[in-house]
Amino acid sequence: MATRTRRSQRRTDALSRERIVEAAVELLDTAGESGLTFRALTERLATGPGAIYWHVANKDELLAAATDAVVTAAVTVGSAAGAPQSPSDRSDGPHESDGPGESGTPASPQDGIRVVALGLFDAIVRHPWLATQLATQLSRSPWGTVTPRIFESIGQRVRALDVPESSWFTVTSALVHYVLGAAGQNAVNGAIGRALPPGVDRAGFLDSVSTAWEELDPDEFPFTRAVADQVRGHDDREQFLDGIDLVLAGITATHNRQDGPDSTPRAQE
Amino acid sequence: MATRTRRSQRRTDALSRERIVEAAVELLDTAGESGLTFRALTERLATGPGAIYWHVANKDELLAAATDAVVTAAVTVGSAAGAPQSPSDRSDGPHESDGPGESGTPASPQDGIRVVALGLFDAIVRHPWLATQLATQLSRSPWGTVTPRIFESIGQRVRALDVPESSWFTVTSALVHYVLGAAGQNAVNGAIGRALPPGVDRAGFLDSVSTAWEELDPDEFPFTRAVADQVRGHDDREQFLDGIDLVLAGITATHNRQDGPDSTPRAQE
DNA sequence: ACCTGAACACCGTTCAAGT
DNA sequence: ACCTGAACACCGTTCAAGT
Repeated sequence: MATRTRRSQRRTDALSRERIVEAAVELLDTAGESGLTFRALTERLATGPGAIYWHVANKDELLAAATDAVVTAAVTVGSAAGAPQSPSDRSDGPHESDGPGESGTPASPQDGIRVVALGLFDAIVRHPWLATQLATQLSRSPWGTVTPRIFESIGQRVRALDVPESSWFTVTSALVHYVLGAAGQNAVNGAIGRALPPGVDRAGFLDSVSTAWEELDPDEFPFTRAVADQVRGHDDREQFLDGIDLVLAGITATHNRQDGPDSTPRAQE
Repeated sequence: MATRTRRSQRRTDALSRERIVEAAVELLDTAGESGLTFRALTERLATGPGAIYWHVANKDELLAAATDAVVTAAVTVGSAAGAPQSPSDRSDGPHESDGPGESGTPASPQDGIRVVALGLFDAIVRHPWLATQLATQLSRSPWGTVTPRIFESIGQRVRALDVPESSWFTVTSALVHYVLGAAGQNAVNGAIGRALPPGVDRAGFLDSVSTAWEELDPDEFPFTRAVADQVRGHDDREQFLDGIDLVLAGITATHNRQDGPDSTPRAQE
C-alpha cells in the first residue's frame, strides 16, 4: 500500500548513501522496526552487506540518517505543495505530502507553530517507527542534527511571539517537549490498519481502548474509568491542537499579561 | 555504582517472574538497553534460558514488565519516604528513592501534579532506557497497564483543579504528553557519568552542546545559535518545572478566567 | 574507489529431556 | 510444575578478495 515505484530488478545505477537511506525508510514504513535488517536491505538493493557498510558506518547511523531525512522533510516549511494550508481547516486522517508548506496566507506565529507541530505529528503517524527513533536519537545525542532542526523550526516562531529573549529557550523547549510527547504517544494511529486485523478500523480501535479502560480496577483507576468514555469519539489531531493551544495560552498568560491582544485563538466550531 | 547487594552465587531460592524482572531492571540500569540479553540474564540468575521462558513469554513482555515496575514505583505517591517533599524545595541532581512520597503538607492540585511529574522525570533520569521503552510501550498498546497508570496519577490531580469534566481527558492528555516528551528528551542526563568519559561532567557536557549549537550554519539555524548560550547554565529540573507551569497557566487561563484565585504560582527565587 | 559474499560472534527462542 | 541446556534460525559486522 505504500510506494509502488521501483522494484528489486535495478542492479544498474550506482549505490549511494542516499539510496540506502531511502530504502531503509521504505523498509521501516512497510515492515516496521524489526523489518529493517541488512539482509532485507541487501536484497532490496540487490547488493551485499559490504557494499552498504561502505556508505554507512553501522545500523545506528543508518537509523539516525533515516530519522533525520524524515524529520527534515516534515519540519521544513515552504517547500512542497498540497500540504495543510492552515491548521484551522481541520481534516481528518493524515495528510499525504511529507512537508507542510505555508502556501499563501501569512500566518500568525501561533498558526506557524500549529503548522510545524502538525507536520511533525503527521510524520509520526505516517512513520510510526519515528516515535521510538526520536526518543533514541534525542536522548542519545542533542549534538546531532535532528534536535536542532526541530528546535529551530519551532523557535523561529517563538521569536515572533512577544516573549522576552531570556525565555526563548524555556518556552521553545516546552513546546518541543509537548509536541514530541504527544506525537510519540499517537504513533499508534499509524499502526492502525497496518498491524491491526483488517475489519477493526479506527472507531473499533478507540472503542476497544475505551472498553479496556472501563474494565480497570475501580479502586486503582477511578479517574481513568471516568474519562474512558471520552476516549471513544475523540479526534487525535483535534486533541493534539487543543494541547498546543493550552501551551500557547500559558505562554501569553505568563509573558504578556498587560500587553497586546493576547494570541489568536483558533476558530472553534 | 548501582546496587551492591546480591551477587551471582545464589542458585538457591526459587526463580520467579518478580526476580527476573528485578534482574532485568538492574541489567538495563547497569549495562544499558543492549546489555539486557537472555544470556546475561541466565548468568546473573544462574539458570538456563528455558527457565526464564517458563515465567515470561518473550523479551518484549519482559521489557514491558520492567517498564511497568519502574513506572509504578515512580508514579505511586504516598509510599516511600525521603523523596521530594514539595517541588518548591529545588535540589539539583536526581533523587535517590524510587517513589515520590507526599510526606506532610497537603499540597495543592498544582503541586501534586508537579510532584508526580518530577517523579517520572527523575525515574527517566535514573533509568535512561525508560525513555525509549515508554515510547515503545505507549505507542504500541494503550491497553497495557503503563499508560493508564501515568494517566491516572496525573488525572486525579486534574480532577481537583476546577476544570469542567468535559475537558478532563484533553487537559490530562496534554499534561501527560508534555511530561513524557520532556522527560524523554532529558534522559541524556542519566547517561552522563555513565557513558560519557570521566572528567567530562555535567557542566562540561552542557558546554559541549552549547558550543556545538553555536557552530551550526547561521543561515539554517539562526534561532538555535541565538539561544545556544542559554543552554550552558540551565537546570533541567528547573526548566522542566517551568514547562509544567506554562501548561498549568494555560489550563487556568483557558478554563477559569473569571473565577477563583487562579493557580498557586510556585515560589520564584 | 567501490563492491562481493563467505565467515564469525552473538542473539532470541524452542524443545526434548530431566526432576 | 518447574528447570536444564543443546540446538536452530537469524542478526549485525568483518574482511580477504575482486574490479
